Amino acid sequence: MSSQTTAAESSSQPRYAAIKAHIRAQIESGEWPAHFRVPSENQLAQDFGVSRMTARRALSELTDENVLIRSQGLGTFVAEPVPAGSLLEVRNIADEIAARGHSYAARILKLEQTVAHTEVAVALGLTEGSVVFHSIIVHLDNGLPIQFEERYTSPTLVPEYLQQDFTAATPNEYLTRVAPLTEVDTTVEAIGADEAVGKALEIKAGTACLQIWRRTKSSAGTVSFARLVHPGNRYRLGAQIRF
Amino acid sequence: MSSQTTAAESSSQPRYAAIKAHIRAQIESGEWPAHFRVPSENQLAQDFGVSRMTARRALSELTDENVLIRSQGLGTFVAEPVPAGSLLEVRNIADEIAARGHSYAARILKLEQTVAHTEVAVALGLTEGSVVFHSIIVHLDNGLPIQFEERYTSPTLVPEYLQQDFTAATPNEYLTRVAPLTEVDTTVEAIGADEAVGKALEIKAGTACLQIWRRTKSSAGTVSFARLVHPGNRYRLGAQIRF
DNA sequence: TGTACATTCTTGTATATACAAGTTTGTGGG
DNA sequence: CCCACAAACTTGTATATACAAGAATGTACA
Repeated sequence: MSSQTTAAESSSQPRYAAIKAHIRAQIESGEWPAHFRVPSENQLAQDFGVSRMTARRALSELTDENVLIRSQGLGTFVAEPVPAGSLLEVRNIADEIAARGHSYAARILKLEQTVAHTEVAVALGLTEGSVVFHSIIVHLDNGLPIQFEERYTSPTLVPEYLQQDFTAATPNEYLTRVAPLTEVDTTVEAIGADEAVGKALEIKAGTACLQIWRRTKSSAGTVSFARLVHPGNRYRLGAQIRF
Repeated sequence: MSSQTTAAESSSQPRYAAIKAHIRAQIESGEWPAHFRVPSENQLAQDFGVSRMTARRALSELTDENVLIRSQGLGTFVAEPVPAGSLLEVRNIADEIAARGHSYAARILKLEQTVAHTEVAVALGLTEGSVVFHSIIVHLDNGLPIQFEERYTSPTLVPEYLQQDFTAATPNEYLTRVAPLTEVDTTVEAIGADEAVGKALEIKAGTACLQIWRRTKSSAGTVSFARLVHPGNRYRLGAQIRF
């Protein structure tokens, strides 16, 4: 078949690239706004004179790039642009979400007592094997997971931790209310989501995320040690830092 | 054909997932170290009793997840694990790379005089339309792009900027040597790479990156305004922040 | 009226096949 | 010894086809 060769001759780039470019152009020009339903795989295949699998590839790659959202049985839609916002100063992500006019919800994956392994013990200033509270919570913005929070909390400083209803108030909010925090130690890094995080945040493993390690201290000692993971594609998170 | 149904019955997950899991397991167990050559598409297809396209899909997805690296004609290889390192304090990325025992190189994409548009003018404390120096440099770690640096520099405070050889010393290094910096204002965010950055960093558009805006000031005023973009998958970059 | 079901869309998975294109290796010929 | 070229790999692109599975819509029947 010479159709393949023809495409290569005319532009020296794969055919699916042309479809991607076309879709991008439509979105950038404002022709296709957010939530706009893009033509189906079959329609695009027909329009561009390619097979369904080629059109599908263009749609799939744009989905990976967070330009489109697909769902089986429904169709393919233009994704909402990622909002910008501050991050590291955020004390209560529920407020942050409410401030955007979105609905907040939480999914509690774990809330239990366990024993501290080395890393956690060091961070909390406890001896290895001490009892600690361990919680894993996923925070949702309009139903979409935007923060994975894994937290280890000192049972001596916050004894009532496990009795809290964290669907109402976030752990961070609760801690700032209960213990007067004097210091927050934060580390930021960019990582690829591991399997567990990917599953919880409903993103593909390997999707790059912003990971924040936060150690909150009160005058009595280290209260809590948290790992916060944000999918880089759902939120654009900023942080002002001064040296 | 019932083979498809059989797979669905046994695990209710697609067949390529099994191949992905297998490869992941081999890598995690240490059986397949970094740079190990993974079986070819045809080999995997035969081993798992699937078609080449299905095996290919597994390899492609793992490549997107930065677990594997592929190159046409050569084969598929286990990717090097992303190194961890500090970031925001880094003054000279060339030193940082040398400290890892890697080779440093720079690609100068732009080094010229231009006029400041609004955003840049505000950041540098100049009037709109003023002359500024504009440079775009890609920093390479062992030949692999790991930082995209776009910088606007004040010509009154650093008049010799354009005459520098930035393959020898980085702009940041040069600036700290020339102007005594009193303050550094940094903003961090996670973004998806745009087309220009993607091309420069040799990553797919949409790949999440750590983006850093940095405004360096001396006693005389704002010296430079830089935008640094790191591919989240090549480097694991950390930053210690204290509140 | 309303529920159950078939139809018809959509995207998702899987195969078989073909050729393009990049890399290495082996084989001759000069 | 070295160069040229063919062969044998690799991954990359593209097609045609089939069926699975999710979601909406219309239709027939109770």
